[in-house]
Amino acid sequence: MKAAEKAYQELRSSIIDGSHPPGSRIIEQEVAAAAGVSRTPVREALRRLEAEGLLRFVPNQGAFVRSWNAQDVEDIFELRAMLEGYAARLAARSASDAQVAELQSLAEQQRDAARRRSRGWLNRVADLNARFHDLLQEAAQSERLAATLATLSNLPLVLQTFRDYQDEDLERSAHHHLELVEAIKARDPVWAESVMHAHVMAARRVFRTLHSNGKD
Amino acid sequence: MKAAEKAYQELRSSIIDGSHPPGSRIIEQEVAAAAGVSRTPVREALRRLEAEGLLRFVPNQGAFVRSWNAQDVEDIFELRAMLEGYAARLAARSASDAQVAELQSLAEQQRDAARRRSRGWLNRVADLNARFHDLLQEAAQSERLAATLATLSNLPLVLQTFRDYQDEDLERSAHHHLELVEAIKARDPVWAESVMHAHVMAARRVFRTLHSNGKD
DNA sequence: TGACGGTTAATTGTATACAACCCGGGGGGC
DNA sequence: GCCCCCCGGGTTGTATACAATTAACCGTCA
Repeated sequence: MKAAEKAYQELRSSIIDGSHPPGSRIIEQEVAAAAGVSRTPVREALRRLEAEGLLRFVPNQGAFVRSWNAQDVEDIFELRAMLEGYAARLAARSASDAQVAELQSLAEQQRDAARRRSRGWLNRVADLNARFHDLLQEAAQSERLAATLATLSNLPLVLQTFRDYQDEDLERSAHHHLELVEAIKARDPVWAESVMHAHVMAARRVFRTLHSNGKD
Repeated sequence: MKAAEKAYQELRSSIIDGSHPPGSRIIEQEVAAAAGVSRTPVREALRRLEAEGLLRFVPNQGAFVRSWNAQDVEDIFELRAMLEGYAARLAARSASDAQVAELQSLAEQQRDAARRRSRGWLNRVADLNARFHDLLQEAAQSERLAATLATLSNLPLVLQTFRDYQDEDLERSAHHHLELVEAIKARDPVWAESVMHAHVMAARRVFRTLHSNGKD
């Protein structure tokens, strides 16, 4: 793997897993040492992460892990609802039969994993969920859309919310995915978009109730 | 100005004005020489432009000016319609009185400039249009939204379409802006969003008719 | 004691040097 | 004559050295 890519991956995952909490400062030298590369590729990785909205640059002070307020959270979910909805719309038009089958398989696996609750089920469900959304974006066949969505869907905010789902939330999520597959099978763009919109709005609701009576 | 910023500005404008046509390769050394800086800040500028969707990187081959197909164009307008619509929605909620007044002023100036056709009116209209959209985004008060929209609104595609507007298109554009101001004054988010959506859809129509019976 | 200023250490920003890699041209083999 | 391989120029990718800027510490003075 290229040095810049390595630095990017390492820093990114350490932001997402919380090793670098929001607001904390990123020292180029430390990242470089951790990844075993020089500062040059690290700086490129930092710029990429800035573009993705994970970092914030202050001139002559470097990079800080981006934090979000209530408005940011609202925006992120609102934008995701629109963009993932659009992705679903496109997928309903142009997904291949193989992709539809794969989507159905992922949705069914997710439903079963959430029901069975065998060891490590939570990580498994989160992984299946991520793969479902990724595959849907791929089926939408829009580089521009994928690039835009990447900056909204790969946030700690989004990736970790899953861990706080209640039983009914998990069930609803699985149902949404299954319904989406049906809508795509039926080649019904409007139906697909509507389901996806509801899917994200439901996720926003979970997040809101979690963070309204709590910290910050 | 910082070297990286300088390189970014120079390269960016030379892409937008067509000096570097779509598909052409960008040589780091040339950009560095043109901007009077070294290759290091140039590489950062290239990464930024990649994140904004103006460039495409091929490993070990460097950067190429991004080109678009019909699907890309559709996506860009579709995404802009959704996102700028959302911006209008937010602006209707939280624009200050001063911002509303400024928006109105800009819209009226644009209308008058398009009517009078005094010297340099086209550039003037394009500038007023850009300032209107920028101010609207500012009034929306969403960093995340602004960042996402920046990668969609600052494309050659969008910025140059204006030059091809017919009289009726220019008039409609000015009317949309004036109506938007009314909707925001009335603090009516749904109205504002609808008008903006129509505004972008109208722009898409102009672009479609221009490029359907022509090149690529 | 508290505020101000200078000095220094740490960090970012930039330039330069070097290594890795790609691509095209020329020569040799079949 | 055609194909393959090797090599050299050019470009990207990375490391290191140096300049510019910041922030903090410490001492001095009111």
